[in-house]
Amino acid sequence: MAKITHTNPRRRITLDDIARKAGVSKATASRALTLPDKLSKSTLERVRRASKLMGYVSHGVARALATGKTHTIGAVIPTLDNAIYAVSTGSLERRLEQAGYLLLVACHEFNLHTETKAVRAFLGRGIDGIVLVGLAHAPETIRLLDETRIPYVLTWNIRPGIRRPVVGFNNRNAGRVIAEHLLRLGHRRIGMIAGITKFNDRAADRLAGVRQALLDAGLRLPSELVVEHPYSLDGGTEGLALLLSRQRPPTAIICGNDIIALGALREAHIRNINIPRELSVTGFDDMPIAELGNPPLTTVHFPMVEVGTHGGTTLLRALGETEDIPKTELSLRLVVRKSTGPPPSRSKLTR
Amino acid sequence: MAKITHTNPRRRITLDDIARKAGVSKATASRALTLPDKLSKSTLERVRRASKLMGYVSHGVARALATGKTHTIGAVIPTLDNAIYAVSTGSLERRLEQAGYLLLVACHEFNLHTETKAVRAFLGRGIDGIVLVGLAHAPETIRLLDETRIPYVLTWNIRPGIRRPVVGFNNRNAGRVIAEHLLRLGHRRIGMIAGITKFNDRAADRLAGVRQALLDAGLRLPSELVVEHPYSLDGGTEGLALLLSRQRPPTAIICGNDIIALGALREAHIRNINIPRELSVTGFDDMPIAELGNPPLTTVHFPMVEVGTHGGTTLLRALGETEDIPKTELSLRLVVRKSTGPPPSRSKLTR
DNA sequence: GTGAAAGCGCTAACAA
DNA sequence: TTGTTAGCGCTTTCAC
Repeated sequence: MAKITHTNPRRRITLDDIARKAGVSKATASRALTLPDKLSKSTLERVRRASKLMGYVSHGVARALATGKTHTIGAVIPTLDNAIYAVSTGSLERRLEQAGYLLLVACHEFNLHTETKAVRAFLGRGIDGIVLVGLAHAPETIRLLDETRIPYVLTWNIRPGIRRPVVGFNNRNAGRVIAEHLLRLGHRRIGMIAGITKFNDRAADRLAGVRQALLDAGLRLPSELVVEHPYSLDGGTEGLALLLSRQRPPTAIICGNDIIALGALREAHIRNINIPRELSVTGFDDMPIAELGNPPLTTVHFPMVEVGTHGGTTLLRALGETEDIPKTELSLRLVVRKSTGPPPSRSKLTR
Repeated sequence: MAKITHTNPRRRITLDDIARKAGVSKATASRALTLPDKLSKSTLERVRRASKLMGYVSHGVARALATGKTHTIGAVIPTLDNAIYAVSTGSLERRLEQAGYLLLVACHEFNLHTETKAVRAFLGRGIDGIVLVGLAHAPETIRLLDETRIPYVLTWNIRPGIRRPVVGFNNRNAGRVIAEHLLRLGHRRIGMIAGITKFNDRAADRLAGVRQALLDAGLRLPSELVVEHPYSLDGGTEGLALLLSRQRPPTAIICGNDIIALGALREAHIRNINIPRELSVTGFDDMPIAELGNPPLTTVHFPMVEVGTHGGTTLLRALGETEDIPKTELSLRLVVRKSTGPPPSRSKLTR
């Protein structure tokens, strides 16, 4: 009689299976995978062989339920459409995967309510830690963070006196540094194409820093010389057009980031405005793409903490994963780009 | 005697808790959250109230263990440093979160072995579906996909006859279209700055398409006119330098993507080469940043399936989440950028 | 319509 | 060093 071979219905291989195969208890099989040193060489070897033979993969969900740890970190970022967040999220991912953690990503698209929802979803999913962007969050978000006592880190901005785990740089100071640079070049009428500051404390702080620097110099940042635009080429284009349409246009324009600056440079080119002879333009960030600026923008170094892992190292430390964390990663540099500055000129800007 | 109020050690609120509070069984409480229609209005209301009152959040891990579904999708992409992958991952995330799914992201940095590792990690974590980039994968990866029968989708490339779930466009045809465009303009000596084709079937197919178009026209793509460089400005810069250093340089250069094209344009500008009079340059993709090209590139529409959700819709359908999937999302357009073409000229390129 | 009880696959005391 | 025994918090038959 011919034997009928059924393709067995691909049942999941469990610890019980390999335990049985290896002739040990389930507990021992479990230990073989998590605490190998606690086992005798021979049993360890037997379990390993069985597990390899049967193609066993540990059931992470079950393990998570038993241990309370998912080895998963959640990051809620504004958007992946902005290269700066994409790149920093990538660096975070690299750091985490090194340490055996997986990264959940959610984007709130500059909506604080969406951010709260994402945090809640993460929490429900039992993540071990959470990364947020910026200092300003919905009260509900903060409450969730505090009540659940989940390890977390706020990124991309710091302010003196902040009592929470933060990583990044002081956007306010950075804004100030740029403004002071322009003042030193002799500019007295300075404008700014800021990012949208609503729900974005980084953008707001950069603006605040610029404003403060001018005040400290006995000058003002008049409201007609401040516009807020999205971080896009068109944002820069439209921003420049607006500022140049003022009665008394500025002699220097501080842009909220490099993309805006590139858009502004493009528009200036179209309008036949010579940069930097007739107008100074500064960028922000260190996007490689900024090299396309014409003329190229000059740079100033500005210290930034842990941009290389985007908070990953801080988080891992909080999770007790200290041993394999190289300390050297803890400090890197952000570059603030600026156009070489000319003294301000009367100019044909008002045309 | 004064009562001493202990801050209770923040034990997790479980279903048992709200069941007790609502005076029902755990099973009923569970139903209230997942099958509300199966309950009487009054009990449903009671459970809901209790759960709100105690601030209950369902334990996703436990639910996942019980149901076998995590409501999590894993995406393994090459890198978040390339804007094109960042943006498509963002669109995937948006689509998934709409449907109540979370997105795990891993980057393999163009290493097929790393990709396999990531897939395995995802599988262990019990993800419900998986998104990969490209058609070419390690045999081990394919085996995992097939053996576990996990719903998956391959993105960013399609080829006729492929029997797997794919989403994207035909890179080979796209390459051909570009080459034919240049041939039509009269070019006979065409070069290419391709992306790194190792582990990247999209880059390889674009190159293959160009090669085929030339062959079909009775021409060749000589090996000295093909260079492979990373998708970066410098890649374009160096690529152009190399191609122009050939004995007989090309009259047109096809770039593997927009960033390379921008780098090439920048280098051409520095070398005082007039584009497109002396040299044609074409890009690929539709990066907004490509607007910075000087001269601006013209565009040709090329059909791409589901770029708007990057496979998310396909995956959700496989997962049975059909009801809320708008069919209109299923087809969008990719734009292939090309420089306006001049007839080829003798030129000063050989200088 | 609701409850009791049996798991999902794993880890972690506690014993031996 | 290894095994036994309880769970982790939820869903899901199967009775009632």
